[in-house]
Amino acid sequence: MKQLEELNDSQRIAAEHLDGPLMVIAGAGSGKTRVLTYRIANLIAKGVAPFSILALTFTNKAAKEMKLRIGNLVGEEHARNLWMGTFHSVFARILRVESQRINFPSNFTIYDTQDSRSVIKDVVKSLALDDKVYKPNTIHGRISMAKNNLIGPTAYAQNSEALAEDHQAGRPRTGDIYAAYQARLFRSGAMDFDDLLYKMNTLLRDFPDLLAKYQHKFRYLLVDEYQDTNFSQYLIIKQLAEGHHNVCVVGDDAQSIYSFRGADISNILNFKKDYPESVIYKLEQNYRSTKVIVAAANSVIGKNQDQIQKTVWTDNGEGEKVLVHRALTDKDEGYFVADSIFDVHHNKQAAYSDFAILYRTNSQSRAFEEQLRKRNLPFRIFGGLSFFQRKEVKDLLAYYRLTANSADDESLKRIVNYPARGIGKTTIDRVAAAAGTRDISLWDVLTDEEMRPDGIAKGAWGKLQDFVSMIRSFSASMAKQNAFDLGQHIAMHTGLLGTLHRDKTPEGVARYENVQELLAGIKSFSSEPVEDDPEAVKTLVDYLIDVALLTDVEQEDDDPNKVGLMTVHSAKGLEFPYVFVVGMEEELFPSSMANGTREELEEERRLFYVALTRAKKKATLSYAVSRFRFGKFVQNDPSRFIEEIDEQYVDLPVATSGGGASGWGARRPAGGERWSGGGAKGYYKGGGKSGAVAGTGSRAGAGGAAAARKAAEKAIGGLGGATPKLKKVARPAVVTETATGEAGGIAPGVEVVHERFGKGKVLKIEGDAPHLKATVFFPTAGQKQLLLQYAKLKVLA
DNA sequence: TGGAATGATGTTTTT
DNA sequence: CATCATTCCA
Repeated sequence: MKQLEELNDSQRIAAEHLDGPLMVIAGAGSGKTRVLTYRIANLIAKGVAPFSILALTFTNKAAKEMKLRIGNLVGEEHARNLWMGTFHSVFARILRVESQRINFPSNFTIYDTQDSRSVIKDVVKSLALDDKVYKPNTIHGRISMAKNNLIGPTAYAQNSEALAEDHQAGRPRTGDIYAAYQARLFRSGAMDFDDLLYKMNTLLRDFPDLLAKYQHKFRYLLVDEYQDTNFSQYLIIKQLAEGHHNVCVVGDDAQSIYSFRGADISNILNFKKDYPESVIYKLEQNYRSTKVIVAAANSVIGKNQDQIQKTVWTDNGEGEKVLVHRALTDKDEGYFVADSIFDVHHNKQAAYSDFAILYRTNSQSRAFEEQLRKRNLPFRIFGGLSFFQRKEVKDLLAYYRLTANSADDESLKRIVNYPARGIGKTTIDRVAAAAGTRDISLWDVLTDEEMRPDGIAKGAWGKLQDFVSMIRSFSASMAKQNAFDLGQHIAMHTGLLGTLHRDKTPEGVARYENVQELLAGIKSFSSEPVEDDPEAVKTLVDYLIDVALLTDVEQEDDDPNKVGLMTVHSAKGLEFPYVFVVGMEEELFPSSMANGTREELEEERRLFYVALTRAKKKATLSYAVSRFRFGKFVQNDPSRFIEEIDEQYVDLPVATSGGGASGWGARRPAGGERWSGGGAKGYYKGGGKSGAVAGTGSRAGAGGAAAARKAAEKAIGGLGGATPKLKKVARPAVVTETATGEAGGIAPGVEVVHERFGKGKVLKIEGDAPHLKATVFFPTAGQKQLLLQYAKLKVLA
């Protein structure tokens, strides 16, 4: 294939490798996607049938783009037949075909995290356990970890390590919950995300003919981001590759950032052991970033102990130093970033899409949204509360899911009384109880008069029957009607659309629009032709298969020229000329959840490495001295990662001193100890901060701090001056009362503006310092009682 | 039964 | 501060 000439030597050698196991260790920006793309194209050019190539990527979007590029190289008609997608989507597709083997319907429902938690919660309740002890979140994490390591409920009950851990944690019945949870999923014809991988393993383990079939089918395997595979994924690959050993994995240990979901670096480290005959190539030349960015990133990642030795270098220009900006508050940080983007956009003719704002946690996006909006800079938030997780969207999808799979209890419970049809909680509880004792689905109870639980009155039962026949009428046309026609019909016929339309509050209008957007999405889905059969109709079932594993990042946007806002995690694999890594503070990045052990800290460091290496031209880091978080102002030191960058590549902010009562100023508390001794975890010490109340229990801080605090309290009318709640936290938060002045002028007779209710007049103020309550009259919304603590009231001049 | 009001609780990252 | 769950009232 002559296009191989477009590659550099090491890229080309890797791409030309045909048979036998191959591992490519690819530094950031070294063109690993290119290698994958060209290698696949080359295989096809050499006569390998596209349908015998399986390529697993990290996101569906990556797969889509790669397919497109391969299509450009060897023709779209070939690329189309490739097996390409995420582990989850590819194996979900196979599971749909083979599901009878494990007694699942082919249209099984895929439960998302919310669904899973809800089931767990229910199970915990039915086992008469305390959900304060058995928190759905925690339990789900345990179950997920077990599944990722292919430990089923039975094995779990015999796993001494797991049992010991659960016992230690005071949750000895975790295994029982796991077993009951699986039983419930089975009963509902549902699989959770982890099941998609787990059950694929089950198929390959229990059905030799299937193993042989897929080993034979997939003659060439390619895995992108191999460093982020977990055991479950690893084993699928290993088994499929058994016969022919034509497996090519690509990855970068320095970018392994998913250990929280079971990713195991040892998969990449042990590749040579699994395939002794394997060839390993390293791609070390970076084509993406400036010399400064590459060097800065290298200096940071060098602090990690666990890594495969490699030297990433670049021929690109020197570039600007990494700029570090110190903002006073998160709001200022937002202002700074928006301002910088505005500036560069105008002065350097950069497109909006040339900018990305990367943060550690989704909740940080808000400050940037606001500031970007103010400057009229178009932006798009990736991830976060995904479109598909919105209540109204999930509601409509629940109707679709139930229509497709009537055993889906979660969906049934969700919508049986939405919109309201007079079916109350008591009624549903009784139905659920009856289903539980017989181990059948709720639907099975509803569709059998014999099953009618005692205590359900004729009236309620009648309403349930109406519901059943409505769903049945939908199901009847599911197989033949196209997705949009039926989808629209359901949205209207159930009354869901009407209910939302009647709600004229801003939120209600937004919800209505979201549902319309969902329908629009279904419409465009319906209008695409079915791959091999242009005559066939795209049904709602087809849509559901697609939509369950779609993420926000993958949703197309009508106008791609927008500033991107996303977490560092979701930025993996992407690149932007200008990157802002924000919230560079201790406790946030590195996260307070993850600096207990060296391993965890190293993962945070790799995450930072990923963030930095997204930048092509310029990287800017910013931190806020004080951040509004959790309803309070919290103060943290600049992230240690800033210091870890070799200083010759950084442009640090000028250290100003002074700065009001609090005396922030020093960029960092003078040298000193970051960690107090003591426990294994080590608690962070407040360092030299005055004006801050450090620690959970401390009442007033010492000396000057007390005075400063008093002054601050006075300035804000005593608001927020409450003694911090005594609450057990792993690491004491540092709380600062800043004088926002917002409460100052609020008094009876004053005109104020509320975010939601608009303009209003304060009638009276009552209550004590922390819980001041204002009675305000709003012409538009009537008289309201508002807690000044929470309500954002602005005084009208 | 439905809805509003009040209270508890929670925040890492994602398929 | 936001979301959720529970509670309380019509």
